[in-house]
Amino acid sequence: MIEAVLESKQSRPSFKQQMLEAREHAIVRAVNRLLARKGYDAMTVDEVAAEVGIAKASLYSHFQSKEALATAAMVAAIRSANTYFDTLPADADAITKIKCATRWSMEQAMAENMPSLPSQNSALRTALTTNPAYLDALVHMSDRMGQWIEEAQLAGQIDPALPPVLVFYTLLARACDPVPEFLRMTGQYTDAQIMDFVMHTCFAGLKKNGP
Amino acid sequence: MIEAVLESKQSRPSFKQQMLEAREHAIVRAVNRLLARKGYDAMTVDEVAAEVGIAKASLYSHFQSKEALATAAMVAAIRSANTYFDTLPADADAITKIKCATRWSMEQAMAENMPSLPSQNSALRTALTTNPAYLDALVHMSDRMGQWIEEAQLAGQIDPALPPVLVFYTLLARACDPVPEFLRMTGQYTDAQIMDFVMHTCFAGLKKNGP
DNA sequence: TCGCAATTATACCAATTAGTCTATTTGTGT
DNA sequence: ACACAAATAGACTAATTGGTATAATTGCGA
Repeated sequence: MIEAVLESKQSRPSFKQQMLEAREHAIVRAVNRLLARKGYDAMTVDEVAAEVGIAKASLYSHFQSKEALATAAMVAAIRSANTYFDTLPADADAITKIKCATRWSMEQAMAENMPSLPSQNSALRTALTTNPAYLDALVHMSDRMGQWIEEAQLAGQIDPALPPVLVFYTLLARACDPVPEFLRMTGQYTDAQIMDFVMHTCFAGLKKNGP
Repeated sequence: MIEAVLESKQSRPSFKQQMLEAREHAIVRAVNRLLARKGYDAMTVDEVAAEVGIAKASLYSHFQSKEALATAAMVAAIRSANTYFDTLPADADAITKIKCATRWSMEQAMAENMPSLPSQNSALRTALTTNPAYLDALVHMSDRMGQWIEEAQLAGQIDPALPPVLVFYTLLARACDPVPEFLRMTGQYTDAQIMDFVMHTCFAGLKKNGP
């Protein structure tokens, strides 16, 4: 009896909390989808509400602005990348981990789970670069990738003559590469083939390798 | 006397025509600059007028809509690419011509002369795909590049195992690659170095080549 | 100087959209 | 059944912006 009361008193807020978090998660996923599909400017808040299936007023009880919505989506995307990186076996080859990470981010982009940030929208850009959670997740990812890159260069798996920052940006850019979308439009290749192609051009380039 | 009159009667419209063309050229260049800097959605027509230094009404006497402005900029960009391609010596190596063309387009992008088309803005996209001048210029460029690509593959300068369309899109994507901008922000490299880097990763990939 | 055409500044309209507010409904615990 | 909190639909505001209309100004040829 007492336990039941206590439990109800304790679990009610926790239950509500869970509801809130689930809802926020659904919102972020919808924003990611729309952001991937249309970009920040073309995405309207009404669309987001419709996509989630809740009222616009409810959206604004979770996030205080459209910018906050997009920021949350970006943070979630980078966090999920870090979470994926954590699942890679620590003793694997650096180049293997790098390739897995690159392929994963391309898969996410193809599944419309990757918000491609606008090239130079100052409002959103500054919102992001002043957001501690975003910066923290970004630094975390960058550190981890930088480590792998230097390992791979030492092992001769990535060209040691290339500045690590060039390698990092080149890999990062695969997540917003227009080539997969273009290839998809031709209708000639499966998504798996397309990703193999882009992975190949990324690591081996266009020129003929080998003998 | 008669000649003078005739000349004046003939040259007046031609002179006006020249003025019109010069103005249109200035408009297109301004649009290209703004399109490269901010993208289609973030660019406002008032900004374009201010950038050109003319009244908005005058803009609309040249182009009937914002879409038409952007379309003209895209057409001009592709045309100028074709014009550049025409200057390459016909007897040069296919791979040399391809590399020159790729580097040129990257230079244009870095100089903000290359409007990077929006990922999926349906309005502009459909305006472009129904514009004969745009499609014509695009097909012209695509044909020329396709020819070079196949030549380079036959000569073993580009991996013959890669579908030509993949090679084409991969090269085309260099014109809207975010990597140069990212590298520029680090402030560690000159533009020439940056372009050498990206050219290298494009053709030779990230992996260590050679022995 | 006059007259005409082009250009400009500026006000304006209509549509879109971020964000707010309110009245109503829904659901949940007692 | 009742009360209360949460959520909703939808109207509304304010700002932006594409596009138009107008009246004044400029420039140029005769």
